[in-house]
Amino acid sequence: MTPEAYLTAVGACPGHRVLDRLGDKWVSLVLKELGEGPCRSGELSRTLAGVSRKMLTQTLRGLERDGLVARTTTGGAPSQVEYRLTPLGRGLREAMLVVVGWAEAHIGEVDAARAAYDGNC
Amino acid sequence: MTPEAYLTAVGACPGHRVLDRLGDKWVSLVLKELGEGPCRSGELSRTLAGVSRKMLTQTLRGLERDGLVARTTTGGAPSQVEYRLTPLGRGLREAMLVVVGWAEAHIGEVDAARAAYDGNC
DNA sequence: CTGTATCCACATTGATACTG
DNA sequence: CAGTATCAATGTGGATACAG
Repeated sequence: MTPEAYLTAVGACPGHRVLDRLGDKWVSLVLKELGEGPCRSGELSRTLAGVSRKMLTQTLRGLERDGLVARTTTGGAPSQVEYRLTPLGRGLREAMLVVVGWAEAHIGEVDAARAAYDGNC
Repeated sequence: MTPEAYLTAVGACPGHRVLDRLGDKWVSLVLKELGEGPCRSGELSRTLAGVSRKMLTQTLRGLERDGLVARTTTGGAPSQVEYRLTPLGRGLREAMLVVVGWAEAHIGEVDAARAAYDGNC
């Protein structure tokens, strides 16, 4: 298929676009953290153990661009920046929590199925 | 961070694991298609315009392994294979539809925010 | 403290050709 | 028809060093 056709078929579907973003490595974790209250950049770095500064900034920029997260800088040196969810972001978080809830309730069945599948090799 | 620490913090979280899978390029589309009824492999190829045979098989294998999709072969030549959602898969599909619903309702706001952000460059 | 730029290793994906 | 194997291109994420 041509790249254009692919973009039309998949890239334009709202559901797919949003699921794709939620699947990004750090998006769900940022949403979870910010859901519990505004947070400074440094705090996020520490809480989301393992995220590099680059990816954290990149993730936050993407969410900010999509209107899901708001950024407030308390100018000065050393600079201070705070992130928090917008109403839109809180809405996405709620939807995400439905999936997370399903996951926590059924991950055992998934793992069992996986073990069974791998066993009957 | 060490790879192990990363795996512990992120890879083990049920919510993250499931969101990660839903973010896979073709998973959501397969779930959507199979949600409307069992389907042959060839039908899926045609409906999910743009998927390569390799990725389709790979996606279906993954879902099958997780107990979300069941595979039935009506042996013979030419061989026939049918895929359908398991009860577990239907449950995940329901959870996914919540996110998809949010996406369809709010994608306009996201696009507006994005346009505004890009405008104020 | 926060954010950016560069480089690099790795995973993901798709084209192609081939086997039951 | 269904699935597999291989190779090449691309994208993604992270380490590091640097700038405001």
